[in-house]
This record gives sequence, structure tokens and C-alpha cells, in this order.
Amino acid sequence: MTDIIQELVGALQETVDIFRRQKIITKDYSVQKNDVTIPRERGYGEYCTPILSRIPSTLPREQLFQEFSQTLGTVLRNRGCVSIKKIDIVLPVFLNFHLNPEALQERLRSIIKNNEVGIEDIGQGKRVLLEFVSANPTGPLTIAHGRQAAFGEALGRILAYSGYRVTREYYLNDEGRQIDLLGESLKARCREILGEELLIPEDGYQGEYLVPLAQKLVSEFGPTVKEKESGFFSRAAMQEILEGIKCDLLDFGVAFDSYQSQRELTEQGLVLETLRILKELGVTYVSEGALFLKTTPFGDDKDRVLRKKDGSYTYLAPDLAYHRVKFQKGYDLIINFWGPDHYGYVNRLKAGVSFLGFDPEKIKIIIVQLTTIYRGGEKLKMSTRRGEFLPLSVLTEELSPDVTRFFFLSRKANSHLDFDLELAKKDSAENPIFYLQYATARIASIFRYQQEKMPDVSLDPAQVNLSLLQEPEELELMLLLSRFGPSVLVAAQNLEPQILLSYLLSLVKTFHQYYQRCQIVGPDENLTLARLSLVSGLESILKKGLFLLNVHAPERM
RNA sequence: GCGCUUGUAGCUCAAUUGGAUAGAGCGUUAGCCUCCGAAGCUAAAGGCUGAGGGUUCGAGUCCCUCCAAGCGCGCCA
Repeated sequence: MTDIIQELVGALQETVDIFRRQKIITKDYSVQKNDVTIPRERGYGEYCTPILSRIPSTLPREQLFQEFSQTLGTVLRNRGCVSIKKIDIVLPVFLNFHLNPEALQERLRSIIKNNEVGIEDIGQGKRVLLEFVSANPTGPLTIAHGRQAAFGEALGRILAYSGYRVTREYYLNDEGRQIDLLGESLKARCREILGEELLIPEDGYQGEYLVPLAQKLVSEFGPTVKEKESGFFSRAAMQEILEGIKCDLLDFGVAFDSYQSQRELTEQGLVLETLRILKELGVTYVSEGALFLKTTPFGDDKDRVLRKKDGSYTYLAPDLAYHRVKFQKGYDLIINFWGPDHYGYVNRLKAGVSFLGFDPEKIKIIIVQLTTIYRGGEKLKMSTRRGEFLPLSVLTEELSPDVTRFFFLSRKANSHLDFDLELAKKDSAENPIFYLQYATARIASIFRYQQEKMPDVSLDPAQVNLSLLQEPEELELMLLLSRFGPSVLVAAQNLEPQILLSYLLSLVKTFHQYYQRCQIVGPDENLTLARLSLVSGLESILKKGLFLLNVHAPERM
């Protein structure tokens, strides 16, 4: 069965073209998928379009609407489209489309028969790189990182499902001053254990989390450990912390495909090479001993330093080398999750990328707003350096990862977000995720009951009489099932998993209402089979949707 | 001071990117298990979408001016 929206778009375009040739419509108009939308109210049909209010015409509005909808009806018939039962005119804006129930029945049938859930392949095998979390390996992941982790993973699944080839990458900032400080802080911890005064550098890492590692090193190497060169401590600390990060991510349900080390980029000479190319292009200059990149023409308020006068690089230099690598690996779409503090870097990154000969439009920056953490109404100041933070692992221990991920996903990336740990624990039983999971458990329970009551019946998708589904909730459910694909599509296009989440909530709401009012497994075998088919279709959609959000679909709870 | 982001029900958030009577959950109030799972359902109450102007058939959404909050404004990352 073809996509209803696609059918409408095609027919609308054909009708517009006819009127254009007759010079009734005085301007070309290309009908987009977005032009067919879902009406707010049920009485307005299942789909609608406002395009006639946007197209200039020689006819008075009312006459235009009438003649257009008549011709559209003919066009639909000629195209063999049987999905549309009726077209309503609501002046001065809308054409409303009412569907034939048969169209929805066929949609349901293809879901349960062939597991065709209606996903559109918008990726078409294009490769997309999703870089997220990328927290410095100087301390454990915090709750704030959990937001990016949950968001990135869900988006990755949605894009993969939409036909993209997805790579999830973690950029490892494993060199530079912060790493040196980390090493010095670890060394200070070792000295402390050996009986010396604790002397962590001013800007060093005060957190207790380095203590166990320091103890390990002391017991392994003895007092001579403090003779080791500073790189030893940096490497040891980083390795340990990275292992912890990977562990926390796995516990949180997120697995990366690759970890890109900044140090490696430097060691392979890629940073130098990138700078050399930029210099040859003449887009850099030296001023007061530092090397600048001419980013001002790209909307930056001043040119940016690539190499400081002490010879070391700023963040920008290796990052440009990194993005050059991304492009050279052939990614068609490069998605970066950044905190709001990096907003100012968008222009300079895109400027650099353009200079290097790549298309900056292929880079999408998703700004994930910070999460403000509260505990019992009190705001927590988080600082990895001072060792004041709530690690992500605390969250997965005190709440289930499903609950936490769902909490993060239910807010758009760009919205500011307060997270009160006490409140989250208190309310976790009320979290909307259980509304969804309760539905999957309920569905499983229905099938258990059916096995017990009528073990002999079997569902034959080709035979079942779906026209018996006439209750309002049944029609609504069938309609919603047909909208799974479009929801995934919109979520993928807008890079917003939240859209899928809203869809699933409305789907499940209708199901709970339905269940309350109608008996699924009842005395009438044909009706029972039809209803079981509906529930079965719902189950596969729901399971897929929850999978895309990286949330479990339990059979009991 | 300048830039970016945000401001929607008591609280946390939606609103198909300019569409129809602004919707959910939590909280409050009143009901529903003799029936496949009550972590559910039904109903009520709750709004001048921060304020004021503008654009047009039509604005929570776009433009301008204020107000408030968060984040930036480094040769830190």
C-alpha cells in the first residue's frame, strides 16, 4: 500500500499543474510533503492542506476552492487512489480529506502481514557521523553528560532506521594543559598516600575519584612511584578514567563505535598539515607572534588564534584537523552535539572547514542546553575540577536507566532543563515512561490470556476480517499506526527524538482508552481475531518505537 | 555593555516549523475493578502563550522595543 500523504501530494501537484496551464493559478507551486498536515480536530478529517490559501489565482476564493476540489477528486479517481472518501472545503484556508476505512485496514494488514511499518528511506545509505558526549577524560561523566548520551543514542537509532549508516563517535581530548593538570593531581594524591602533604595544583582536579588509582599505583610501584615522569601520571589517570567512562556509558545503555583521540591526530602530523594548508591558502596571518585564522568574513566578530605565541595550539587547530578527517572519511552528514558554551565556535569551525574546501552545510551543530542539577530544591554547583558533581553512575544506581533516558528525551535539546534528583526519584513511579511500558506489558498479557482461553485460534493476516473494527478507538488506532513512519521521518529530519516520543504517548493513550472500553478477547471469534490483529500491529509499532528511543518494552512489570 | 538561547496551566514540558477551539503528564477535586493487568480509565478546575507594538486571510511560532533567567564575550577546553 502506498503512502497516503505521498498520494495526496502527487494528486495535489497534478491538479495545481492543470490549473496553472489553464492560467487559473497564476504562479508555479511545488507541493511538498509538509503541505499535507494533520488537522487539529477530529471532525476535520484525517489530513488537510492549506495550500490554496497560498497560491495566487484569478478566481474568487470560494470558486477556486470548489473547482479545485472537484478536479482533485477526478485526478484522484484517475490515479486509482481509493484512500480518500471525501474532500471538504473550509474557507478561507483548508481542504480537508476524509479517509476510507479500507485504506487504514490495508495499512494495518501490511503491518501484521509483512511487518511493513512504513519507514521512509531518507538516508539512502548516506553516511552520518554523530559526535556526542566527548567529555574530557579528566573525571567521571556527570548527569549533564547523560542528556547528550541519551539524546545522541536515540537520534542515532532513528537515523539508522531511516536508512542512514550511522557512526557514533566520542572525541577524546587527551592532550594539553588539562591533561597535564590531571597528571599532576594524580601525582599529588600518590604523594599524599606516601605521607606527604596534599598539594594539588591550583587549577588541578580536587576530586576524590583519583584516590583509588593513586593507591593502586603506590602499592604497585612503592615509594619510587613519585620519581616517575609526569606523562606517566597523565596516561595512567586518563586510561583509568576513560575505562570508567566507557563503563558508565554501557550501564547507561550507550555504546560508541569509535573513540577519536586528539593526541593521535597530533602525532600523525595532521594538525601541522592542516595549518600548512591554511597557510598556503593565505587565510592565516601572524600577529604578535601568534597565528590567526581569518574567520571574520564568516560572521565571526574577530579573527581567531590557531597557534599561540608560546607555540602551542588553541582548541581550534586540532578541531579543524579533526573535522578535516571527518570529511575525508567521506561522511555525508556530520552532526556535533555541543554545549551552549561552544555556541561561539560554530562560525569559526565552519569558516575553517570552508577554507579547507569542504561544504560547511554538511555540518549540523546541535546545541544541547545545560542541565541544572538540584537536590531537594537546592541547586548544585557542578565542577569536575573541584570534585563537586553528581556522576552519571549515581543516576543509574538510584534510578533505572530507562527512567533517566526517558526524562532527558522528553525535552527538546534546546530547552533549558532542571533535574531535581530527589524529585526524580519521588516521581519516578509517575514517569510517563511507565505509561508506555505498561502498554507493552498489557499487550503481552492479552496474548497470554488468549493463549490460555482459546489456544487453537491462530491469526492469519490474509484472512482476518478487519472491517469489523468500527469502534472510534479502533479507527483512531489504525490511523495512528499509519502515522508511525511519518513521525520517524519528521524526527529524523528535525534531529528531534522528542517528536517520536510524543507520537508514542498519543498512540498508547488511545490504546489504554480502547482497552478500558472494549473487550479484546471475547465471545465473538471473528471480532476477537480482528481485535487481536489490531493489538498485534500496535505491539510491533510500539516495540520499534521504544527501541528507537533506547527504552525497554517489558512483557511484565 | 554586546551576542546566543529560553520565557506557554500551580510544577515539568508539547504544539506536525505561519494554520482551525493552545495540548499532555504531575499536583488538586469528584467518580470507575463480579469483566483480558487500576502503573489504567472518565470528568472537573486551571491560560490575555513574560509585556507592548508591527507584518497578513491567520501569530505561541516571523520583525521591532522592553522585562526576566541561563550561557558565552580568552593566545582555556
